[in-house]
Amino acid sequence: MDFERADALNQAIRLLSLRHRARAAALLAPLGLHPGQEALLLELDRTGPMIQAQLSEALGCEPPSVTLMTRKLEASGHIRRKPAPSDKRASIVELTDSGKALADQVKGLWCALAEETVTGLPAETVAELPGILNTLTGNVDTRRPRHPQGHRDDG
Amino acid sequence: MDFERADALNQAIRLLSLRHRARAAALLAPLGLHPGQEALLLELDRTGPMIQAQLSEALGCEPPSVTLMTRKLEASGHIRRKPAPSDKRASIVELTDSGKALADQVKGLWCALAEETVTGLPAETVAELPGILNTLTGNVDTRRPRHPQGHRDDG
DNA sequence: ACAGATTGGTTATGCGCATAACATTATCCG
DNA sequence: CGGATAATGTTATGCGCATAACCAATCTGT
Repeated sequence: MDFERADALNQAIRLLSLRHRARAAALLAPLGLHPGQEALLLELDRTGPMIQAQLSEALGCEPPSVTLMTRKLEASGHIRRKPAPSDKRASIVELTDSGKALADQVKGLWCALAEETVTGLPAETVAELPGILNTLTGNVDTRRPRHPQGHRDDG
Repeated sequence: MDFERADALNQAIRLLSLRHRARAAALLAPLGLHPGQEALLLELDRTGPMIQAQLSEALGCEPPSVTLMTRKLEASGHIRRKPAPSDKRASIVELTDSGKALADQVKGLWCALAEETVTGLPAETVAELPGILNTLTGNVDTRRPRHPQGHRDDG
């Protein structure tokens, strides 16, 4: 691929990251949340109590990041940690009542953000978008075992 | 939009950001660069010497971020700052020879990253991708003047 | 010409994310 | 059983990014 096209793509991804995150930050600020924290709340709301290692996997970020994020959300009273009964190393993380209420508010913002994000795109493109983005993500994901699809011989 | 679809989209954008950045970090590390710095080098390579305010605009990040990034790239010898002749406040930033050499190396990596990223997508989707992503970015961009399509009361 | 607003840049601080080094507990296996 | 290995989590540190507060220089209007 020539550099111009490559740069257009990489730059577009970088800018989308920055702007989408900034917009999320603006929406979440009134709730006292920073971008990234909402993902943790939504994951707990969706899946229920879980240990940090599972959170790390679900959120796609490293254990030390989870340690710090959970610490801050615990300090602000939205989540709670308790020792896992069958594993003295692990901490089970769960939403508090305030955390559940907050997650519900986040859901509303999330819908608004998604609608705002895809404004002006044809419906069929919108329908395909998550799949396309997930393909891109899978292609550069070094955490997950890359599924061996016919393609091979990658340096 | 229902929450599931909204979450799928927002989550997909978040994950793409994380993984694409992580992959970029892995590719740039051998050059001694951190993700984000390559954008600054490429912009200087493309446009030539410019002041920090222009860099801030081009990179889509805030002036304090530019201050810190330029300071580090200057410390590592890849860029140089000199006072602007006609404005005693401004600093003109330009690539050093080592910075130019580095930018060329980054171009190669950038092509490889873009190809890797779009692996498995049909060519026509790849062709549309930058446009689609830029539309998404524009939709959530609070920095740029939002083009006035219809009037509505923003609370 | 001068006061006020605007622009360019920096410092201080905080968050999300990363890696490296480490302690603790679980598990695997000879 | 016991020692090696793996898994869970934390601390330390560093970068990119943000906002808030601030200084210095430029521009504007009267």
